[in-house]
Amino acid sequence: MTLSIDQQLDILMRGVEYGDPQTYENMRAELGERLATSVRTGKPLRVYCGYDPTAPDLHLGHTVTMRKLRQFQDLGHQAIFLIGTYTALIGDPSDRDKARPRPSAEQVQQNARTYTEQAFRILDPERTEVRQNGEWLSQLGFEDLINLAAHFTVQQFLVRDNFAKRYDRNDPIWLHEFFYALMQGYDAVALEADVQLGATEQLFNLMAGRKLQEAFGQQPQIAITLPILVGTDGHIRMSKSIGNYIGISEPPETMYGKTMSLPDEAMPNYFNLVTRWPPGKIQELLDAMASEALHPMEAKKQLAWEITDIFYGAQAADRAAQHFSRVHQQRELPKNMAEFALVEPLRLIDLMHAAGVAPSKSQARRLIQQGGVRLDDVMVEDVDAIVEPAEQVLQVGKRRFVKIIAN
RNA sequence: GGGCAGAUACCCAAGUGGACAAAGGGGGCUGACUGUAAAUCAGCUGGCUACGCCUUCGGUGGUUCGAAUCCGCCUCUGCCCA
Repeated sequence: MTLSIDQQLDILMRGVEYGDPQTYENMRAELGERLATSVRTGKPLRVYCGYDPTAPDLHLGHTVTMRKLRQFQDLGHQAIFLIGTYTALIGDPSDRDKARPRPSAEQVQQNARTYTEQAFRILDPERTEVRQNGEWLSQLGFEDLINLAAHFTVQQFLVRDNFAKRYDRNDPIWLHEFFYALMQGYDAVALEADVQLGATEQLFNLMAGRKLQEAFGQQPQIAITLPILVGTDGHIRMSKSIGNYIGISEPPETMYGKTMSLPDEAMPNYFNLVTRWPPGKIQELLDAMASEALHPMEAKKQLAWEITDIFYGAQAADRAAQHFSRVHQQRELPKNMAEFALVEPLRLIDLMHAAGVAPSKSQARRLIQQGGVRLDDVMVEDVDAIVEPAEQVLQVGKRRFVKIIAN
């Protein structure tokens, strides 16, 4: 069964946003032509998206573009999972003023490894090429850089919203930040990409790729940008460094629980960007909630189940759902908890610190003072309490549990 | 290169010789309320061998009984001029 070009376009352009209807029309038309060429020549399109390995784990935010890559793959095209080893080394300056501690080359390589492993939880290995942009970016000389830079004006950069704001505020804008678009654009040249994916804020960089490809005598890539996934706070873009992320390698219970803790308003964003649901089903859910036929919590449970199912399968999703209703709704103990072996009596404060449920003993002390610590469901009131080595459950806050074992 | 203004805890931002572990806001955490959340309310938010002690206000060296606060040098940022 082969889909028509229009049917393919409907799938591939679903959810794509540019903030400008004309751009959408242009890109859709260009993609249509490119798909037609691909059919004619039998050559799959080369579709890439880049990810900077600044943290060890991929999170749901990364999967938005990865799922789009997967759609291209399912239609027979070649995905390129580009790891920004070179860009990561320089340190992503996009959130400005402090030279964030740059990861070492080893860290970057290690992150690149885990990225790759995790990537195949979404991508089809048969149609994926994994590349690192250090391959070509490290080879460029100063003259090459000048040639790349000569295609852009400073004004073009300064109209970008993020630069414009910082410029107005007199926040530093580092010269090398301008290189970012050049590097990313050159990736497209080096990969001879037909399509590049990115978040909407990346549009400028993707367009830089088009410009450079033309300069290098290539047909400019089609730029496909997808909305940004907000983090668990419901407002800010999901990011590891902000801490509002749901990692795709986190345990099912955590994945489910974190999803449930999303503010209701964030649900449509998630429905559209991280579920496999067809638009019809999403609309039904939204309508049902609007008419109060469906409780938002029930909708969110479906969302949490769906997300967990994507990464761990239905069984794990069921388990996570049970865990959630047990621990968070009925306030009972979880079925599985971390264990901590105790040999001799120990101050609770020291125990909490040692068991990793409090980052410092001072914090442990405060948690006790605030009534946030329970032993076998009895609130501890004595800051200097001693814990005897007997089997019991230590609970800190609502969701941290440790089973104490006598040893 | 010259002039001016800055650098404070996770972030923003007060403080300009002792009452400063450092106001206020954001964020985070705990508790109440809930639908798990959000919103709201209350508390907490450097560390420790803990009613006391130790470390922190860009770096360093001074002045002083005493410095985030004063002085010298250094590093970095912004603005104006060239």
